[in-house]
Amino acid sequence: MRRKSFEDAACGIARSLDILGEAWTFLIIREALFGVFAFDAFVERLGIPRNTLAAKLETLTAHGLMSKTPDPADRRRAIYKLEAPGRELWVVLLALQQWGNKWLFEEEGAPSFMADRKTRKPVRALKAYARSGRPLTLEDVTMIPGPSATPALKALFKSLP
Amino acid sequence: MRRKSFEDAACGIARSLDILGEAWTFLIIREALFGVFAFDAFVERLGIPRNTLAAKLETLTAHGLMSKTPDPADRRRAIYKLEAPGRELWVVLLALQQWGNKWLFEEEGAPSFMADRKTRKPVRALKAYARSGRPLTLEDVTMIPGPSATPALKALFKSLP
DNA sequence: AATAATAGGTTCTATAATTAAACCTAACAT
DNA sequence: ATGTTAGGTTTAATTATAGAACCTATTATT
Repeated sequence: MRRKSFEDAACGIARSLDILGEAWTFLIIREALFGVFAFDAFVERLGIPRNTLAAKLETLTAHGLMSKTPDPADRRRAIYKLEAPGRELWVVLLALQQWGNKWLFEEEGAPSFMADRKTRKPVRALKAYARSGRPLTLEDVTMIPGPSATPALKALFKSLP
Repeated sequence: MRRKSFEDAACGIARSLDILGEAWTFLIIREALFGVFAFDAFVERLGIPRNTLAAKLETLTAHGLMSKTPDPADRRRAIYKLEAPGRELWVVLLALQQWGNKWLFEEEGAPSFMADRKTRKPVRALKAYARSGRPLTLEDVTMIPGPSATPALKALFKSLP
């Protein structure tokens, strides 16, 4: 059966995952962030099945994360490019990479890092800050309702510890 | 067919996604971060099928992101709790939420935010910094090989723009 | 001009995962 | 003793994924 849809979810996380909810999508964006733009390049670098790639690229363009334009120099080619929403996902990928590098490579050490292009030193571990500038840990954080919160959602948040 | 596995991938992002690669897993962790620990509570709050939940909880515990212990006060109950690797995913969820809240709620506004428990103001937008403290944009960042990078991977990074 | 090669897909079949609903069992409550 | 609850498992239908072969429009080669 089709996976349950989260596109109407009252939650930024859930809605994000409705678009990004499986592995390939993140990996496609990872490649695109670092310069891949051609269909076959995605296939070769990721080993993704062509039909799967076609489907993912279509939902990414449909949601505005990427654009698809024909290459003026070679009309066989399509140029897949990240748009602003897609590019801004780099922070999510950075967070994921830092987490994975920390927890998923025991003795071997991580194989790759995002790094400052100038100094070639790894990017600092992401940290969350309050508006005041105070660093926040998980324990300092709670969920609050936003403008479009339903009464049910507000009630839910009140029940949080 | 089973989705291609990324568990041996030479990439922190890919390995992360091998565990976290579909929507339910992130949502389960979201709930757990904010206090949910009982099987039926996950089912009710997420609307996730019971067998799917059982499967996801098993992989999460198998990978050490969560622990499962019987409730001493009621031995029917299992207590699912996040362990350190699972808890640290809150930064990833924060990044995802901030992205989704920004791009996926047009006029309506986002329904929920992570916020400072004290002031109830939203957490600051995550930002990446170089070791020096300089703020980094996507253009400032590149991929570099780590300790376990293969020669092929190093060659790949050299070809980056 | 004719032929081959390339880019970007689509189509086909198999296998596996997701779903919903019903069912099961041990432990607890009445 | 009987019923209820918690945490699952089982079953069946539907859908997505993988892998391979195929298609079409363009570009390159002879």
